[in-house]
Amino acid sequence: MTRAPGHAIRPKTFHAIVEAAIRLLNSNVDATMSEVARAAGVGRATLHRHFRTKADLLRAVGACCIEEMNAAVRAVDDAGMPASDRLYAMLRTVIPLGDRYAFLQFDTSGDEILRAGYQAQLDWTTALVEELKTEGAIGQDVPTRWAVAEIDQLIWVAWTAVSEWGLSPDDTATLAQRTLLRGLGTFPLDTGQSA
Amino acid sequence: MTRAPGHAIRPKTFHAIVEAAIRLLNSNVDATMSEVARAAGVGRATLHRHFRTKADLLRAVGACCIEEMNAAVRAVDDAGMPASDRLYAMLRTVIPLGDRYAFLQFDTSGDEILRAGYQAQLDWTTALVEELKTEGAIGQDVPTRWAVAEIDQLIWVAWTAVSEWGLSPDDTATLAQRTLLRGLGTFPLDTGQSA
DNA sequence: CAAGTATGAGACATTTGTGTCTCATTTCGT
DNA sequence: ACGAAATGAGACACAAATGTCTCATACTTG
Repeated sequence: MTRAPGHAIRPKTFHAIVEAAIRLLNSNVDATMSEVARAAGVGRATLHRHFRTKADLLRAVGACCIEEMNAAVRAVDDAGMPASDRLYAMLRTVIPLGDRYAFLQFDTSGDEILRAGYQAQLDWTTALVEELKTEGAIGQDVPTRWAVAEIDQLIWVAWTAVSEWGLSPDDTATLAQRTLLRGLGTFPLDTGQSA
Repeated sequence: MTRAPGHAIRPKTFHAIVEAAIRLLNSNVDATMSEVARAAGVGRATLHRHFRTKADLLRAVGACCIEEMNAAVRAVDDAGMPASDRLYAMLRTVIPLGDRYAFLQFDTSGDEILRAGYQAQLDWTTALVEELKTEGAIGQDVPTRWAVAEIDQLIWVAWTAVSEWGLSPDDTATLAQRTLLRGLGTFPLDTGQSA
């Protein structure tokens, strides 16, 4: 990214910086370069040596996180599965990762690379929604963008449920999927048990 | 709030500052005091005279907005109505107001007054959810907090739909209510018209 | 109209974060 | 172990934002 010629970075240093930045950014989006350096146990000069500006650091860390997240989804995704199962698999995978990636929500840099990574997520979700529509799990009358946006938001709600309310990732993913596809209402068809 | 003794504020000045702050904060959460003053057509000294610190300004503006929002909901709320109608009324009212109040989403001040105002909203929504549960519109098995959080988030999704995608507030509120209570899925009971 | 007072303009000190640079020290590869 | 190179510590310049203050001007009220 911003490699000075004659200044390679040691993997250990790089890792320490990125991990510290992620940890710090999730507790305070406005973390300073000094704070990141201190948290990484690294000199401020070293930090600036490898990420010349703060924008460079945020871009690198953000891109790294988005890529991780996309990779995690790809790892559990199987185009052969029913779309509703793919939805569940994605939710189950992504929800517990919120602790690590929550700061991405507040990115206002407008950086092109982050934008592209986020767009890749949206594209994936869009394709999934289209498939859910084909399967009849989502109504044809629902605007695809609407469904995509709701899925996106619900991930954060679910993450809150896990991290702050102590719900299990399994239960939460199930609840999220149910909420998305069938809403919060009772199920009149199931057994007639509901009022 | 931060009235110096012997320095009353002219209503026009106060109004100009608050409106400029709202407008500016919605396009950039990190707007500076100078920018607010300039946008308000007011001297920087005057701004500081009435809101000594930036925190004072944000608190005042935020509290003002939350109060406006709560008042708008109260104005269309009728405890005698069915809860699902009250939900719709709230959504229909709040969604178009997003342009004005979106910046509140990004408040990280942790201010007590804002916290209290936001809590009041949550309390209102919580009571509504309880009622929806009683009516059977929301399943007893759904955690109330979950429902409240989803309603909260969906308002922002809906606001995006109106402001960026050009959906009508009526359609969007209907879509939001349907999404909440019955999900994005097709309606097997309705008429069989859906695929 | 006249007095009182809110306002505008701008200077000022302070603080905080950023980014650069140097040099001694430590670490790593050969 | 030796030499190259990455690192740490700290000084430095710089920019931007905050908050204070003064004084002349414009407005409002009685």
